[in-house]
Amino acid sequence: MTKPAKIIPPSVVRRLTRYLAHLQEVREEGTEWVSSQGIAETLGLTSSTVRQDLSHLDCSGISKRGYETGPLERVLARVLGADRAWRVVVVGIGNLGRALALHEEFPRRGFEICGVFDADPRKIGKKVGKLVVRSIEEVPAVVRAEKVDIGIIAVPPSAAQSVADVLIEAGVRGLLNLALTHIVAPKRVAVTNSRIVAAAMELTHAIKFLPKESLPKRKPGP
Amino acid sequence: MTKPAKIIPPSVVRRLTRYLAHLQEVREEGTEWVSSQGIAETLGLTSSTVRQDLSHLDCSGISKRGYETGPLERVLARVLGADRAWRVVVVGIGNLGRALALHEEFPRRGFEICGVFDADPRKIGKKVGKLVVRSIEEVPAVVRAEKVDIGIIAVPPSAAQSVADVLIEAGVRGLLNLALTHIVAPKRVAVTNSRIVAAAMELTHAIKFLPKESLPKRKPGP
DNA sequence: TAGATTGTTAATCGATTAACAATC
DNA sequence: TAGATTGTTAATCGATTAACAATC
Repeated sequence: MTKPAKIIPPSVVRRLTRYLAHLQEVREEGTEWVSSQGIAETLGLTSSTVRQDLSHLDCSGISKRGYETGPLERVLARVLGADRAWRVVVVGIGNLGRALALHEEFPRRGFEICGVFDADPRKIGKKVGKLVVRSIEEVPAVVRAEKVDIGIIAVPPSAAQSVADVLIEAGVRGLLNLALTHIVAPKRVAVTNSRIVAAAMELTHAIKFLPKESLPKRKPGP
Repeated sequence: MTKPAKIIPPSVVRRLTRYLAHLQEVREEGTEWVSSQGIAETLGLTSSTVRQDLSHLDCSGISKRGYETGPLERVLARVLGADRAWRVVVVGIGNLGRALALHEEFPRRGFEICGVFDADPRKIGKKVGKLVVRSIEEVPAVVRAEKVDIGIIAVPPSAAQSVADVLIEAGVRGLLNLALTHIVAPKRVAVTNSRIVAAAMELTHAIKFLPKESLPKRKPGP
């Protein structure tokens, strides 16, 4: 519907990431058109929500056919920043940090891991994939030299804010926080959180309050 | 404010996990009382939101002093299901699945990993911590024998739904989905998503639309 | 007591859904 | 053409914030 880039609400952005993933999937299968109804059904939404969301984008559908997958994917990729490479460092090489530094999905989606850091001297010098773990003290130099855009914070909660401060001071523009702690950053630095343990706790809450176990099915008596 | 357990909105549950983490932190430092204002400040919220959220809980504060950290932590733990152990299996032992199976934070918070599975024959038989990777075909037997509550889905998107179906059929009560795909489950099974790559894309979007780089500070001229 | 902080109600704000004219 | 689907407006729903009496 051809609207110029304006602020998109976070609730919408969250769904846009899912639309992009969906588009990439169906496009690989050769699908050329999708409808708001089709997207909604596979993603568990209403078609109204999908059309509202897409109306934030510079794209238009066609009555009776829907949206062309190619252009829609490109528009989504552009607005989400998935149309270019991003330079990333990972700070904190525990199990989680290591996994992220090695996660194949990141390079596939344009995130280039170009440095891994830890505070623990026993880890410094060890290899993670092709990268060597360096001291956190080297973060500023590397961020500047390698023009790093994003810092991933995978340290324990107690260290998260101080690591964030180092990354911010060094000049990153965004932080992906995996620690279960709130991080304070100036407005010029974007922060998103992805807390797996918190998600697990949301799940256990949901399980406790699940609708009563539906009774084992029985044919209703005559 | 002593309200009996009722349905708590998801937006509130998400914050409750943060309150619990915060409470545990400050309690370790010996703090015995917190105020809604105090919580709000350290978590980047308003005190009004905090009080509204806590009003869903069976707890009460005291004018002028706030909330006692001990009881509040216990109530939060109970409502979030953090007051008991949960049996968990991880399906998909790529980098991410492996990291989660080894993540120290899980056992510390009551999640007992009691099985790890993969479809790749080359991975089957390998060890992950103390556990041996088994074939996905063994999932139903293990889930039943070990009374598994929760399945963590760490497989590629294309396999996510079929793994979910196996877990559901085997009788898990909750799924933690790490795949970038929507998962369909019956109402009796809870699902939460934690998609790190999606969070990274939200971040790159935010970076692109960051408020204009504030100009280097200068004293305003006379 | 005076002042701070709760619990709760009412007001605002934002997000989702419904509805429908426009259109291919 | 008839029917399906968009784009958009209006209605509903839910979440956040403001305000304030109650109270310790």
